[in-house]
Amino acid sequence: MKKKIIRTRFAPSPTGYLHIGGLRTALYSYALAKHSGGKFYLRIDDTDKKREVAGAREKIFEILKLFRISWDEKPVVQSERVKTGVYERAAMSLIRSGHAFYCNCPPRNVKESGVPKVLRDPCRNKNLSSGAIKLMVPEGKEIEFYDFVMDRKVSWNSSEVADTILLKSDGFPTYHLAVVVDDHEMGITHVIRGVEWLSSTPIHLLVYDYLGIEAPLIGHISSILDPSGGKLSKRKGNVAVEQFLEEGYLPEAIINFVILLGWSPKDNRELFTLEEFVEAFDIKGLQKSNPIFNKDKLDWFNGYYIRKKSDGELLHLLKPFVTNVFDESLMSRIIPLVKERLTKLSDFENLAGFFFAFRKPAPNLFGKNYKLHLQEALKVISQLEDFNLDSLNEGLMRAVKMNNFKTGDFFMDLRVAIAGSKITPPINESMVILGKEETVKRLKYALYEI
RNA sequence: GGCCCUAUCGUCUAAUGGUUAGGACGGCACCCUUUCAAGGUGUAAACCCGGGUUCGACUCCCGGUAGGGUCACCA
Repeated sequence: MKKKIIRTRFAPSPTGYLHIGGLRTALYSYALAKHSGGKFYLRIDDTDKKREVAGAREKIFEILKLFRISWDEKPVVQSERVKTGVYERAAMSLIRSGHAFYCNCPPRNVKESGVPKVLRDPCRNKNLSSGAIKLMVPEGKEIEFYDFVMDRKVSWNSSEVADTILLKSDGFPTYHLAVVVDDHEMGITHVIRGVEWLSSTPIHLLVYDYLGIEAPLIGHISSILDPSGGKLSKRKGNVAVEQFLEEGYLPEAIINFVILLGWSPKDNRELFTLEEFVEAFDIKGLQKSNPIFNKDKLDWFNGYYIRKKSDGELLHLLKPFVTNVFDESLMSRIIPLVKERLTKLSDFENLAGFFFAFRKPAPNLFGKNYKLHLQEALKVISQLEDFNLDSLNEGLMRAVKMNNFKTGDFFMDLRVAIAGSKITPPINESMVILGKEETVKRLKYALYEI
């Protein structure tokens, strides 16, 4: 028995940046196909020229590539297919078979609230010969399909379904027509889409039926919710994948986090690369309820993946996040010190900025005996012939003991004087990197000029 | 509001009629430690409510409640 190869697609609209939820949909679709050696396609659903954003399409390609989600063949672009007349022909055939009609009503004003919903369009019986083409929805028909993600049947009575525009008067199809025509022509076997599409599924089912073509399996995945409630949206915070990248989140972390937002394996595993995810993917692991986007775990993943990076890789990754002159040898000495302290790459500046430029310590950060502490430290350091970690450790500790200082207090004052902060990488190591001259300079400043 | 979907710790989730309801993030405590981290150990923390079905329900059915979605010549 020859098993039908699985063919899925991701079909974003180039209306802005790639949404975190879009990435997740792409990931699940990709994994569904690739898990069994199937095909994954990309389609650009750009049938609304008014909402299209220049460059958005390329941006989407770029980000998918960055995440190593690769697609088979070249992307299908709907606006290009409009010229071939496929959509128009499909719409015309529905007119001919009596399942669609022309309508020349003015577009409804969405902003006008309280406009009663019109299920049955007045134009359906007017026999017009131009205008937009609408689906002629039958009365009292049960429409049912099996949702392969929710693993259940969902049904509607067609009397609840509105006559819906399929072909706009500008000749462009709406999503409802284009999705049916294209998924069919692309040979898509499984459609994974957000649950927000569930209520328009009966429209698509009707169109499939009237066009005489078989519908693919359709499955609706949960939508990601904002911690404050409602769908994750631009207004409420970060939703663009690109934005997370700019903030210093690693693709590995984003992908791992997103994979687990609504999917889990049976064995409770949490760490996944793309390949491991594809390998482990099982449609049964998809969650039906909507997850809340809680950044805590993303932060943890990010720190984890940063720690897993080699120093060399980090050197490369950190480059865009360093505003000072990028000194490779200096950087490679700093990186081991900050590596396990970074949650995001963008934390680097705050944590290690004092290596590049002196940060004046706020006087209130110092302890009671700071002058004493710094004096002794300065004495030890300036006498040090060989300024290295061992000699520094040894000399400073001896001073602590001889003067009966409290170790923590002593080093805290040193820390503040050198880095201008109570939170720093290991301070002796840091001073070695800064060098004797700079260290002495900073100690003197704290001692005499504050 | 009509229609549709969903419901396990704070969050992401495991469990597919019989478990001390498991894991992860976060929290807390302790260890390590010259700060902060990282690491280690431990700990608190959940089956939305009400009816059924069943010898037995987190698991199945019904109702309620709550959350979400959708009702454009947008996708």
